[in-house]
Amino acid sequence: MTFMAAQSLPEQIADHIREKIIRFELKPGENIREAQLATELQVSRSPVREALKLLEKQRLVEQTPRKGSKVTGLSKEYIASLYNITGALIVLAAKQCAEKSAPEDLKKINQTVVAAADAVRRKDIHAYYTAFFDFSLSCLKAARDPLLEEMILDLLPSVRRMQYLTFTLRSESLYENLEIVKRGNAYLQKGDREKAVETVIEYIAKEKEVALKTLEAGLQSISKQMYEPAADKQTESADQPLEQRGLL
Amino acid sequence: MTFMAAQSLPEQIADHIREKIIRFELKPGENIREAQLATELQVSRSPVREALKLLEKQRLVEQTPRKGSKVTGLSKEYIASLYNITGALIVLAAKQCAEKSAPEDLKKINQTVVAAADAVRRKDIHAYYTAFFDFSLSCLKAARDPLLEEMILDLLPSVRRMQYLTFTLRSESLYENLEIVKRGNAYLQKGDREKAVETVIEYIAKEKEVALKTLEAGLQSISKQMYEPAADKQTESADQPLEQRGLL
DNA sequence: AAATGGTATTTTGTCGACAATCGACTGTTT
DNA sequence: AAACAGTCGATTGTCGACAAAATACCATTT
Repeated sequence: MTFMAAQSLPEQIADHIREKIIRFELKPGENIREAQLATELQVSRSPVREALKLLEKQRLVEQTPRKGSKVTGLSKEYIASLYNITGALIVLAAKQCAEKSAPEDLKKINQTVVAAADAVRRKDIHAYYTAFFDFSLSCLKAARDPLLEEMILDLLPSVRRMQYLTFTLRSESLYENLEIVKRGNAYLQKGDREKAVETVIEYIAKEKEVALKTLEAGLQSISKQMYEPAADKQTESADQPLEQRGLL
Repeated sequence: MTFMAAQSLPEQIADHIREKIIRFELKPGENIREAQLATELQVSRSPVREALKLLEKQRLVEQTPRKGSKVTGLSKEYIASLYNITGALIVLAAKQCAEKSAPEDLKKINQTVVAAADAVRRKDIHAYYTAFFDFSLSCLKAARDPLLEEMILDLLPSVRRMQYLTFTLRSESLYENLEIVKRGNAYLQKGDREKAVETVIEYIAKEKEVALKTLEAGLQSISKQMYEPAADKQTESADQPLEQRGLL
């Protein structure tokens, strides 16, 4: 048995807000008021502030001194960037995983793939996602690179927000998804690093496509203001006036 | 003229601590006490806490709930990881820079290279570093990817800490360094993306080598406790007992 | 002397109050 | 009516005090 340290109050608060952001209950670009959250959650502003800093590290909120926090906006460029970056890091992890994984790692990874296959057979979408998450995590662990692990884990919530958007599109292609995972795992178990990494690259490219397609076509009509709400009056007096706007 | 927003108090404090960490006045692994810093800087603990959160985002300090903050430790594995990750991101930036840079970007970049060459001719090391920094920043801007820019900029202080260590080794190879930059720039101006990116990869690999070599050989004897000081009593009760230790 | 248990001290976490800043509103002037 | 200045309300920033937790210390026991 391995014991978890109890979550601190700021972490719990961060969890709460994070979930709201991922589910678009807090919309991209929306302002976040500390006081409101504090009264809502029956705590003082201090832990809320800490929670927001945590979420900033995960790029789910953006803080501007003296102006407050807002939910990170979604734009085509931002999403492309997010997937490029996450992808580059995951590829790095995949390389190290393929290189350094011990027999017990491979065994663990294989188990998760079996579980995933089983979930698909039972058409249990939730179980599939759990298994897939375990699979990813096992690979990440096998890379034995704590810093890389942290950085990827930090970006994950932002990716999850996109996955929430693309959920309907994605759930149809579960089989396809599983096939890729199985193929990657096969290469990994066989010790064919090149092919394994290639498969990861292929997978990520696909994810990125789905995300961009969803944003462009699908949801634009459904709820336009969902991801470009604030329209922001652009009355910035200071500092790089144009460049930073991309991800608002 | 482009105006800068005045730095907030936490940012100023973060600057102060950051400099101390980079100069090894605060040693890797060393505990940071909020109260001490607060009295030292004549402020209350609140802005100090925010500053520490900022530094955590830059991976210069590690915070554990209820246990406080410590300066991120240096180990061979950690440094290798830092350079791998930063490298991967920079390569991404280089690709985008080579792809998307407009004529005015290229011109700006070229100017910085001229400045760098001039600095080397005058043997002005400081000017060279400024020019090189401008060069890097210009390339980064030319990539037009705010998220990527932020992530790289966040990692930069950690890299700078290493560069502080390797300064003596590095200053001898200024010419060599400049040559690579000139070569990369030439490819970039010519529009040869492949070669430009290759040059970046070569440069990063070299940096990583220097950093690792410095750590292994040179400074181990000079001031051993500089980067593995606390020896930590390993009396952790909870949570992944082994994995996380890599970067302490 | 080693291990255990309990107490004291130090350090981090949370709170409410106050100060400084920002943004919106309103009224004035041209 | 448009532009500007000044004022007011709302929001973030900073502070000092207190609560909770972790660590260090010491005594007691075996």
